[in-house]
Amino acid sequence: MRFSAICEIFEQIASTSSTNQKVAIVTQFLRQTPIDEIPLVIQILTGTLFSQGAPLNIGYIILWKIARQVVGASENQLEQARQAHGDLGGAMAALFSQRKTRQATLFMVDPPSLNDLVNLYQRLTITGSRSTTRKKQWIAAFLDRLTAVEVKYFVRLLLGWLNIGLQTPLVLRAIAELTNVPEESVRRAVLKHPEVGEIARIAMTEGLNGLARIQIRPLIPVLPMLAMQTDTFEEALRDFGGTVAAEYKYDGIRLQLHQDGDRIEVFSRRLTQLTNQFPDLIASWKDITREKRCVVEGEVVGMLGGKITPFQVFMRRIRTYEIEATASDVPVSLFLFDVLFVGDEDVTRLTYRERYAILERMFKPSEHIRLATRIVSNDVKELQNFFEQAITAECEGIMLKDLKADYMPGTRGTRMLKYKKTLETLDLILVGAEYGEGRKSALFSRFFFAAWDETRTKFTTLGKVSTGLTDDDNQVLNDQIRPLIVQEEGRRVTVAPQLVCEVLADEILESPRFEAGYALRFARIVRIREDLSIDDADDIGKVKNLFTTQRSRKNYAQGKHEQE
DNA sequence: GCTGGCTGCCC
DNA sequence: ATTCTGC
DNA sequence: GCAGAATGGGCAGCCAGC
Repeated sequence: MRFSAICEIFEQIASTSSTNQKVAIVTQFLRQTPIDEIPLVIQILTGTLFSQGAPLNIGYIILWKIARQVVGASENQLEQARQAHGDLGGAMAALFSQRKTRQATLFMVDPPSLNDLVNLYQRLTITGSRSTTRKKQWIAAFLDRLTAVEVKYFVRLLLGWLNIGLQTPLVLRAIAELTNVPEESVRRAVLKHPEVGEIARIAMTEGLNGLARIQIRPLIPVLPMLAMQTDTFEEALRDFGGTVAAEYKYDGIRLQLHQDGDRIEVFSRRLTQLTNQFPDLIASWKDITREKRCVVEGEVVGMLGGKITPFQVFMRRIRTYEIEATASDVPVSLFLFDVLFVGDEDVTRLTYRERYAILERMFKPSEHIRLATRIVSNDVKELQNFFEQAITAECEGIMLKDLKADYMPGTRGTRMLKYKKTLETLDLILVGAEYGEGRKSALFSRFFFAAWDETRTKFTTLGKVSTGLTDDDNQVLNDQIRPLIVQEEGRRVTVAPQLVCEVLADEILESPRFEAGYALRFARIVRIREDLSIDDADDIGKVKNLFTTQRSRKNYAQGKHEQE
């Protein structure tokens, strides 16, 4: 199949905002796709062709350099095109089609096929000295064979970002429609075996029976169930029927541990195999398990002197070299909270109450692997206390779980909720901005903020914030920024310090990058403070103070922050 | 051989 | 990770 | 309520370039 055939479909999908219509287009296209090409076509439709398997190590910046060279554009020209056309792929396509010489030769070149893409991908996974240089050349050469539309989607595929309003969930819907199988069955199959193309092939050749055959199996990673946020305990109690299980929400990484006899593997939330990183956990599980085959799930954190370490300290454990040395520097504990498979049985359709009862019996807790701290409660006050206890124990907050819920992998559903700590808000000075991507490409959508230094005579930067504003407020802020621009460099502008925004964060981090020496974790803009002048903005003293006391209970606001 | 830029992956 | 928006 | 888009800090590891 020609790449251009898929590009046409991409264009059609991008041109409608109706999800039903997008699904219909995909369904129709899959219907006329030869069965043996289905897995590959699906990988391309979901935009994951280059982002599954070996990493390319080619990102936005390298692609930008290739783009400049291939289309022969200056930094400014390319940035102008990017702002006008949304993204790098769109910009390149636009600049490409302006070049008449190329168009004249187009018909003489053999049109690239899907297999050409696969072959290129294989070559692009090389590593080693001069590899980036060679990859750049191959990409440039391939771009030269493409039409403008193909350029757009090829570049987007390289970046793993199609931006056409279509991702895996809608493709699954299309597979269900095409094969006349309930969407739920397709979805459950994918979660247990996350290769959409393979699932599609099975659905098409074997239908529902084929899909039903796909079960959770130890050593094959499963997409974990995700939680939504809540501001109130009442919501959880109401939604979950008056009683909830509450567990500490540890600040580490989500881990699923698979055991099949002597073989043990662990995987991250996005299914990266992390077995080599945690020899200590593997050894511990061998000692304490009472099962032959199982899949259990929990959160690993760093532990020093009986205390949970900050996330940054723990992250040193995720490495390839010097694992033994780091393992003794930063010991870890795994706090288990769920079980998906045990003995010979997929237990995801059991209730959480039932699964937990199984989990409790599966192993003998050790120092390194034990159950997450947990209560079952029907009382807001009790949950509040439990939350505060969690914060004191260096956790991010608590999880609230429906005891009656089954385990629905991969979905961010209503089966569990998270209730997290946030800090007091900061009033910060806007000192810079950056143009965005996609639908925000012609707008400032990332904002640099600073606080006063201790003397309140200079400001010091604390990082970039981009989320939180509604489109309307974003427009307002853009209008206020324009007349204040003092300098422009590529996509970035420096802004005369005059505007103040209220910014919320979950945590203050010590930062090697920012002038202030601190940065904000999960920062978001709460509102524009038109009522404040920069003299009213906070200083670094407050940030420092929040940093040193952030684990104590005085400095966090609960749920929605209160308006003044 | 070292440093800084870049990527990918955790949150 | 968080947040907003449109279906 | 779901799905999609647009965006954050920081760590390790690798490669380019000096």
